[in-house]
Amino acid sequence: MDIASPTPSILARLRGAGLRPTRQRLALARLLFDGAERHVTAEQLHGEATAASIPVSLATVYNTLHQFTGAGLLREVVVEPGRSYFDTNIDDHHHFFCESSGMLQDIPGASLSVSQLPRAPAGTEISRVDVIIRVRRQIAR
Amino acid sequence: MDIASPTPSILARLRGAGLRPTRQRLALARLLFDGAERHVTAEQLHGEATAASIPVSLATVYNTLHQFTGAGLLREVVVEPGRSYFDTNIDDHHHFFCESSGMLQDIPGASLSVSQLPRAPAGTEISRVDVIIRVRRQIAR
DNA sequence: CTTCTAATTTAGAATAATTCCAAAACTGGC
DNA sequence: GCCAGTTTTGGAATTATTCTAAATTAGAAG
Repeated sequence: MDIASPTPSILARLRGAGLRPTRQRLALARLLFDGAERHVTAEQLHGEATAASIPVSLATVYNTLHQFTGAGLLREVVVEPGRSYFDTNIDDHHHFFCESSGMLQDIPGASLSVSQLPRAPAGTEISRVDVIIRVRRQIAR
Repeated sequence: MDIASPTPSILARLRGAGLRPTRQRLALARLLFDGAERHVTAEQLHGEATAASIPVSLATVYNTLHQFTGAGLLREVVVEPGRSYFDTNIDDHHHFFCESSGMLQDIPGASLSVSQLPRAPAGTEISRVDVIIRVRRQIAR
């Protein structure tokens, strides 16, 4: 298996986040960030790593996803009870979630706006505003 | 234990939803709808029932919460992976979710507005728009 | 008031996603 | 290379939830 020549930017991203560029973190980061933006579950990513002959335990996949999320490299999206998605797109944006198929789809931040945001409860500050537009397959007609 | 004289409106609500007013459904409905609006988990509700000497199994609590949700008597709110809240407020509204404490708080529908809603993906229709304002306890300063 | 049938409830086992654990392997500095 | 502190690991443990088959119950009918 080829683990040489990590994309420089990926190495830099890990370093910048204060995460040691270990073999498994580099491999997972490459799987996550080298393609188009997307939403993955821990199981999925673990499956991809295995398929790519990158031996990494599921526990490490979970650890890594949470570390990346904590470092701002990923965003966790919660739309279904009992399953977490991790979004490689960390720009300001929202989501469509199809209840029929389970598909998640990004909505660019600019194409939707939330106004008249109420004040956060006393003693708290806003960390993020999530808008989830739940859709379902259209009933035949 | 007193299970007589269910609030008429509760009986009517169950009937209207096509749900037989069984002892456990009536009791749970009373726990859910007889007080102020709130957010409960299955475990919590089961605990309340037990505390009120209403013998009902956890499985029934889950069944009932889902039936009520399907009938539009409750709304499921998903904010944390691995835990579902059920909201007794079914009016148009949104939520504050405190990541530090796990507290959920309603935001009346009118005090926030989402505009420029993008078109739903082809073949789907919008079932609901959820806005979750995530807050966290303010850092001391 | 009984009887019957289908709907409902139940305890407990089963499942699924995730976290925990202590031991083994690795990383980076010297 | 050697060490100390990080990481990774397999497997057990945990948590929330769902499933299952048997027992109970509600409501209709007689």
